[in-house]
Amino acid sequence: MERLPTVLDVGRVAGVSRQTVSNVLNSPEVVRPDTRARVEAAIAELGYRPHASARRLRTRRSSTIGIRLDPMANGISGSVHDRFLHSLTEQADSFGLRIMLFTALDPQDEIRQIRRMHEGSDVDAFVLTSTMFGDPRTEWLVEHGIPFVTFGRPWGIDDMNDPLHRWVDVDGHTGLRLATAHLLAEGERRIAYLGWPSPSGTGDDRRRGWRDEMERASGLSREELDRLDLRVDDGVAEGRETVREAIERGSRFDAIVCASDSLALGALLMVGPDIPVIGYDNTPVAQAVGMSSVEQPLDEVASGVLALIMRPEADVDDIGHRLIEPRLVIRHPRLRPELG
Amino acid sequence: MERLPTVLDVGRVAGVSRQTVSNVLNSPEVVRPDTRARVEAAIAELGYRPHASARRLRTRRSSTIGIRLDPMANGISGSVHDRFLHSLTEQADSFGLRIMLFTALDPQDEIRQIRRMHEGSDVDAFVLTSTMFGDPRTEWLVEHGIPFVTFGRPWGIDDMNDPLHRWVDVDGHTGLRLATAHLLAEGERRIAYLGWPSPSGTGDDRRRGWRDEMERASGLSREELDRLDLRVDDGVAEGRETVREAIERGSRFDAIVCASDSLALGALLMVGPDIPVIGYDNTPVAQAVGMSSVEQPLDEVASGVLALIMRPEADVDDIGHRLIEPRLVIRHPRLRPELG
DNA sequence: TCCCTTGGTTTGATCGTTCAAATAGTCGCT
DNA sequence: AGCGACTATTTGAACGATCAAACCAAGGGA
Repeated sequence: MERLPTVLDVGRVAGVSRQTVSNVLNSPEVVRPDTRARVEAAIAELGYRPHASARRLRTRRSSTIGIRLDPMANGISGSVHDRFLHSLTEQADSFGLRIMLFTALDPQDEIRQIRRMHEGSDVDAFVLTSTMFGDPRTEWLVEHGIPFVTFGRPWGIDDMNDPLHRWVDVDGHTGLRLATAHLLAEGERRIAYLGWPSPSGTGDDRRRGWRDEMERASGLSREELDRLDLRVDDGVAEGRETVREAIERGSRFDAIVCASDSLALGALLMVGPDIPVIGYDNTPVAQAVGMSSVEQPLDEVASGVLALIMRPEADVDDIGHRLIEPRLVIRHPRLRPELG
Repeated sequence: MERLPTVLDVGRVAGVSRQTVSNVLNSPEVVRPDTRARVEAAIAELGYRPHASARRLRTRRSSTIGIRLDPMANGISGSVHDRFLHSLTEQADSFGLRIMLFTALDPQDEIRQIRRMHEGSDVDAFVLTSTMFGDPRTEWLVEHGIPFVTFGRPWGIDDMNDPLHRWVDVDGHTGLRLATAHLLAEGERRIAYLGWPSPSGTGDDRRRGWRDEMERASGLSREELDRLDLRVDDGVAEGRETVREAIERGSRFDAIVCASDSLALGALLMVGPDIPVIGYDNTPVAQAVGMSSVEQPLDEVASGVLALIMRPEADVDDIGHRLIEPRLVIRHPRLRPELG
């Protein structure tokens, strides 16, 4: 393998110094147009590419962002993370950024990994997912002055507007409000909510979306709504069993909105295609079985994350977060076997 | 942010030169044990981490491998790629490697991206997935002497043993043989195969697994087997319709083995839980609906890929590929709604 | 004419590491 | 004692880029 050309080689061909070549690349406006053209021609001729590591060594920044691969890739909802990652990677390029992966066993381990990568100057910003109450990772990052953006808002009391914590999130409250309103408009009245036990930042937010819309427009009493409020940990089997128990307890409902596609699939397997079920995340599973779902616009989330990462620290005028509106995808399931 | 410690700082504390510190890190065996201990103490005391970019600049290698994120068009089966990526990332660490992502629109674009990353010395080896007949990517990589390993064997005639093309793959033939044999052992006889149209390297390999086992042990005639050999492009709806048409044509079968979980889910939605259906990939969907499936041991694939990447070029003794045995996961689906 | 500005370009130094060659220090052998 | 062989460690140089400061013309104003 022959030696790759350097700024020096390009300069030699264009008849300028190495620094001028560097300027053409990094601040073209300071170079006279005709010189610039000559240099660009030389770059094209030699097929020159700046050496990323050399640049990083000098500038002390890597233009690389780290993101942890979600460990629970095996669950249905893993696909949200994957699709987000895809959007992020796709768009990172246009911001001049690269994505580097890592894995971690738990939040403490994640902090250790982040520290390692940061100190090796491999990565200069991080994207965190799955934020939780009093997240130790964000505290640590703020404390150490390492830039980061989270997908998922901080769930502490005052944290939402903390300028040191930049975040992008999808408005789950609106998502469930939309789903519920759609069903009400279709004439359903007793709409159940199948979600996760409290406290759960994301989950409670989604529940409130359902509850607010129901209180506004369903005409059901608070007691009735309480009975339609089903709670269980995430999972297909869990969703199925919880709905079964509710039915056996004598609950009746016209439709179900859910905190996740896993729960929704469980519900759908239980009640069949005649009772509308709306999931959350619009995963491949929802597509596959033709189930309605609330879709998170992950492209928008990704571009929001990247924009916040690139934003200079000093820019205090702009708010440090983006709350993105989800969108309802309506489908008509045909789950019941149609044989014979 | 204060300046991070360098080899020089460590050397100062330990009372040795920078090179000795470097030696402790890279070839500890050349350093006298007591000196080594002193240096290691100093490293720990200062919390020193080598600066990755500086090292890369000097050594002219990045210890980073690039992998393209699959376009998410493939729906359900996308999770295979994701789980593979996860295993790869997890294990890369222990090989001292890092994973960098990129996306591309098509093989030509992928080559362009690879070229860019390689010339920037960002990445020094690539992992390719979804190999195809006469893959332009592998040809290009071989031609340019860029190290790579594919997940998926090369499908050309003589390519399987080409020492320049290192690969890891899962033995789909065995996978379908296992699935078919299991069903035969359970007493099923008329076992259909639902797969993709020929030519398809992976698909044809899997079909032969089914066919070989059926010819060996089912006692059915070739003509009967031909009628049980269903072919359609991947997809849930496609699988469902193909099975429906077969039934309407008068075909009868006791069980179905499939080339993918998407097809299998379609089949399952058509025939219901009383006819066994076995998918391929053991995706989250299969888990969710309780469908049997052939599982690819992605951890083994990942470690095989990494081992081959690390292997020095000269090592011609060892074969340049690994063929890994899949494993059958049996489940009992409960797809039919049990309401009422 | 002389000095000061301004825009464009070049030169010297540096980022943190490792390679290659040079330098001490030890030992054994004649 | 003197020499070569060997081991452990140090020194000089380089990897390829950018920062900061210096340089050089060309103009403009006094």
